[in-house]
Amino acid sequence: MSAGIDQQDIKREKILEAAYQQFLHYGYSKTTMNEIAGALSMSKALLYYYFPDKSQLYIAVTRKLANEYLKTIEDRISQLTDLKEAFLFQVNTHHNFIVNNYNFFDFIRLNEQNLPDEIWQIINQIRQTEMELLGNTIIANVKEGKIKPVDNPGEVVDLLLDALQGVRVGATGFKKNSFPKIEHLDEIHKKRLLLIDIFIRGLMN
Amino acid sequence: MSAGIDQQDIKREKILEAAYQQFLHYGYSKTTMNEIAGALSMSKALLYYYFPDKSQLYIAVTRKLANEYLKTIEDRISQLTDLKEAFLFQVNTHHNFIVNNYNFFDFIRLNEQNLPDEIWQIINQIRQTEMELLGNTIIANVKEGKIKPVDNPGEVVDLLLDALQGVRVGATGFKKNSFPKIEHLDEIHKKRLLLIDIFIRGLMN
DNA sequence: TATTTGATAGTTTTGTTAAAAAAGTCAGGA
DNA sequence: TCCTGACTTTTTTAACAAAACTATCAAATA
Repeated sequence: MSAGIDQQDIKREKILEAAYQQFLHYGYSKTTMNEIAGALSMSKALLYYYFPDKSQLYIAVTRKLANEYLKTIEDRISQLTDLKEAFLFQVNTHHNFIVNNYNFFDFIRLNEQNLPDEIWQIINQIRQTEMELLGNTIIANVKEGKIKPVDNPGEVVDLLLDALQGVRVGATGFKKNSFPKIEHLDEIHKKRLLLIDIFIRGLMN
Repeated sequence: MSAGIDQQDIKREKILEAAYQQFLHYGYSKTTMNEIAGALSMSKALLYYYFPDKSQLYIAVTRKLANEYLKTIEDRISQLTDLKEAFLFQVNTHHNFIVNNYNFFDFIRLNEQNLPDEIWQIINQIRQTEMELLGNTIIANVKEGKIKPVDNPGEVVDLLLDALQGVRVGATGFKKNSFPKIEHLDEIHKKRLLLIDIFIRGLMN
């Protein structure tokens, strides 16, 4: 007897939630399928009934997180008319997203060179949505005459997002790594606010 | 009988030059001390007479390269009064420096996380010199009223240099790595020019 | 039939050891 | 002081077994 598609979805959700907690706490490689199953009081084999393999489970959790992130910025940025406010919202939301899920992303940090396509799709999807949302805000601001005309709004947004990504900490004996340590995230965030300030000013009329 | 300090320096220079060529061609880990000695038709033991070990030899070559780079930008940027020209010169020189020595830096790319202190000192020295030179140019431009007053000129330069570092390529199915592939350097360079354009504009009165 | 599991098969990681290669040292020669 | 051949020590590589984990499946349950 079928428990129904609803029940199946609920169980899938429960698995995603438990997996998320484990990945967040221990990181990808240190959490085993047995542990996830144990946290749910179910057998490991059942996990494989709902998800094809461990990486697909991780990817599904990542996709869920990404969707939440996208919903947050879509809802808000589409409402904002002020370009600076829009970018500030992006940076702040992004900052919180990274801080709150820092350990979860160790998989991405460690496999930086050779990530599965699905992860890149998600990353690219986020970037593209940000480019569209913020690009539209730029277009609106150009029409209002607030900022000077721009050849390619998407290109400008992409450039600023890259530039923001490049911001690192440079304290005393500083060593710049590709992925910032968690203790540097706040300082980086501050610098990004300054960068937005100058960059947006550079776009204004 | 001493050959004199001059002769010793000349030999040291020859070793540095040969080592540079080997490192540039094969990268750090794939070049052996035997090969360097062989290229100079001298014994490996002699290398150890002039340099304490392989890493110190690599560091000495790096220091030499860094000094050439620094001399180039010091000579020019201290002459320039236009802020944008100054930053453009930095970016162009930096671009050439990376393109011309790409393979040489594989040591730095591969050991990104755990570089010897001496390498970081060199990196920091370059950054600090750039900050001073470009910071001075900013100060001069502020005095002339060309750009608006800035709280901390060094901070602004540091921010822009970080931002420039962050620029990456984003072609079709793009995968952003911490170190750009050599084939992407030209595209990155173009984007950096745009970033400078906007950023400098954001500083202007 | 849909869901679940214990048992088990297959794969990856980890640890061990030996051989090879390269780094690094040194007594002695010019 | 400058230089080398021979030597020692350290690092890298390869092979292989043990352990840990991923993934599968026949059978049980509901």
